[in-house]
Amino acid sequence: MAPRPKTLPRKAATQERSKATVDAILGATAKVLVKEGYDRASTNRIAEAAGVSIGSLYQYFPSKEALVAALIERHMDEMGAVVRDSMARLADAELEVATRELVRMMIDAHALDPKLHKVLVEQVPRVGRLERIQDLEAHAIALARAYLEARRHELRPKDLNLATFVVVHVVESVTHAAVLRSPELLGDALIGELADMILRYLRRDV
Amino acid sequence: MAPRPKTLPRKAATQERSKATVDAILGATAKVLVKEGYDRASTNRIAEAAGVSIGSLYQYFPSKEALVAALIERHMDEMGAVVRDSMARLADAELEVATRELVRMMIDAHALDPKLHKVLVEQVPRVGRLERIQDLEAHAIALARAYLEARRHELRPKDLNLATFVVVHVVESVTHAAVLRSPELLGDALIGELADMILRYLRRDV
Amino acid sequence: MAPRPKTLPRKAATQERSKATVDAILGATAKVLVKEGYDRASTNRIAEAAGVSIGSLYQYFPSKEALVAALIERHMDEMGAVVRDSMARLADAELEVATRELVRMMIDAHALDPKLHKVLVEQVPRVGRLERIQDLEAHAIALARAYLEARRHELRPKDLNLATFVVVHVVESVTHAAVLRSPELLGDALIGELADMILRYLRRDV
Amino acid sequence: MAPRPKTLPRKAATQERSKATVDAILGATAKVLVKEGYDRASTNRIAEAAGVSIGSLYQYFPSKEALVAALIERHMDEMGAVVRDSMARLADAELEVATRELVRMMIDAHALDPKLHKVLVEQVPRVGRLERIQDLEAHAIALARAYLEARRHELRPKDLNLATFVVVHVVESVTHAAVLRSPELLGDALIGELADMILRYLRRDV
DNA sequence: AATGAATGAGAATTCATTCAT
DNA sequence: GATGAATGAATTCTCATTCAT
Repeated sequence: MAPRPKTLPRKAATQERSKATVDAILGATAKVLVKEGYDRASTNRIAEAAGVSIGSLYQYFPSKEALVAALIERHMDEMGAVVRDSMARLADAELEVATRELVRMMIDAHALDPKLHKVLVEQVPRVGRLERIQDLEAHAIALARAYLEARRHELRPKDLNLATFVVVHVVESVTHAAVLRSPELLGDALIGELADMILRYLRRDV
Repeated sequence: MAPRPKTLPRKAATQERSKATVDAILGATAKVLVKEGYDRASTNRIAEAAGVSIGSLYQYFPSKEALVAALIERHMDEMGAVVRDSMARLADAELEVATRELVRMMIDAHALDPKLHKVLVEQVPRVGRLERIQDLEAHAIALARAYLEARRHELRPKDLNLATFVVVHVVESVTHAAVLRSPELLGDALIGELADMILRYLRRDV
Repeated sequence: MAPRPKTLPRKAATQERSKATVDAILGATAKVLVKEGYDRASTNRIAEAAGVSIGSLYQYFPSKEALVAALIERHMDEMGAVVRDSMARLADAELEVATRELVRMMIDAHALDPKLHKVLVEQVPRVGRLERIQDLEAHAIALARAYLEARRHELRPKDLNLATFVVVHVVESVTHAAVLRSPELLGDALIGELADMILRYLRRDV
Repeated sequence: MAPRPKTLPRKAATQERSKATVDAILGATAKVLVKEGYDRASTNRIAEAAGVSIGSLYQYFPSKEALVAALIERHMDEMGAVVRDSMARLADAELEVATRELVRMMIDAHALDPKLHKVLVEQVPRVGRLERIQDLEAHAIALARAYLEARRHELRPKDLNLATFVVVHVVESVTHAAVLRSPELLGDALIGELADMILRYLRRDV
């Protein structure tokens, strides 16, 4: 129906404008979610916070669920980037260094936007395609598993699957709990204790 | 005041009727919460599932929040009973035994009604007096702290506060994650690994 | 079914007890109505305030409307008594005395329970048999009319029907307004002005 | 902000549509209030009578109270216009003319929509910002007070504050009573009697 | 594409009234 | 007669979503 814009720049401009709108909407979603909680975060409120009409919001996201899913996607991509970066850098590091960095990295990842993380994890219904969280975890486990495999000779545990699960979940769970509930504990002392624990668990007895 | 009925049976009957209604409502709340999720769990649906009129529900619980709070209270009482029983029994046990039992107990506690636990923890907004979860945790930490204090001479970590936090959260967090997300991992192997990890962390080097 | 009480005293006692219950309920109705307003005055709240079960309330009053109607009846009886007493005493009084007393009496009548009067007049829906207020007014008009008729030779207005309407409503309306909205104005000054006005209106010019 | 539509017609159309909806809702509110009384006037019934969805009603009026308040505002604006117009015209009129016109005007003002006026005055709870009625009265009293002050030399009463209160309330109260309860009495005869009464009260004896 | 007015199903909650005990 | 648990229709209000302009 409507003729396409004739100039390439214009098109690009339009695309950029779309991108800006999408970003504004996602940003507003995060803001409202954190400020009001999931239940009080209505699409109308989000549209208003984004400075966009409710009609435009639905132009870009066909439902509230899609909107929240996109936000989760974005948040998980950001956390995932931190995780992948760190793991890539540590692939050749020595066990002790790698362990300490793993713990620190997990804290960093959770610290990206802890309030949003909390709402996403605690309040958003786990329905539809909102399962990205699991994916990230699976990925991290796979990477950790490969790392441990390569150093099997240094390690005490026989069942590396189980050991990996335990290590990754210990770090993830405790970090998660600390970030959400006792942020005052975050610091080098906690990192040290967790790393100690893991190293003592992993290292072959001498 | 209104005169009390004179016969015990009659009074008991009345009380029992009320109690049965309250139990039916709480039971239905748990059921609907698990089946439909927090958002879709309307008070009308709950009343219907309880085989009770919506009016009766509001006779006993002045708001939806109060209803969920009561359910949390009940659930936490049940978990708390498991925790307290076990901890009392372990107060004099040797470190290794106590550790293994701690892990097993935590799994048992989470296994009481894992699906309900999951909904309660993941979806229910943390408002009002829904903070019972923290209380339970604080209580467990205090007990564990006292236990470790009594055995300080056997232990390696200097800062017992931090060590207690780490131990309790490792057990709680990993158990939680396993129960909710990877129930197939639950078993003696996991208990063994966790206990090993903790013991290696706690024990003074020989 | 149930055998009637055999002794007369007992029956009387019962009747008295009934009367006390009815009074308690009506008193509680007035209290709750004044405190909470008509809309928030639920039958359950009233029963509770009366120290009586909701079932008992419905034993004596078949509906909320009947309950409020009975309260209006009682209140109007009280106001009516004041009006009738005064009017009987004034039947033979001289015009000036009668006028001043009429004004004072009307203020007294409204002052019996001004807050209840206000709620009854301003908030209670005028449905069913709640029309007692009109009756009282009609009665007062008839008495006043008769009084003026007997003194027609002293009076200026020709149409005594109209004159009576005006006089009674002037007194009633201004009193009502003053009691409900400007109680600080009530006093001898106001009485004097109103009486002056009426006397100047009624008296034949000399 | 969102860019404004460029054509005036389009913009006007949008505004008109909103305005029409608001008007329809207020009109329906008046209608339902008169027909059903305050208690039975539910927001759903009003929306239906307005031919508008309940959602639209709440888009414009955030609560039932706000809705009724807006209707009161509208009604009082209409009455206020009548009062102000008339009083402005009478500012320089002679006492007798002014008095007769005051009475006639008050009847006109009450006759604008007597049934609505009755419901608003008799049934609507006096809460929130529904106090416009008092304002109107205060305004009228101030105007009347100024008028009497300017003619003080013609007048008998010493205390003009009290005299103004009495005059305004006599007119207002009797008019109110006549319009609501005895509309058949409204007419030149009543106006004449009231004006006579007031003039005899106000005029200095000759 | 954008706008925002309109929609209406559905949610929480209240309250007059009934009735088994 | 008294009790108070139970009832459920009705009410206020929210919010995801649609669609005419």
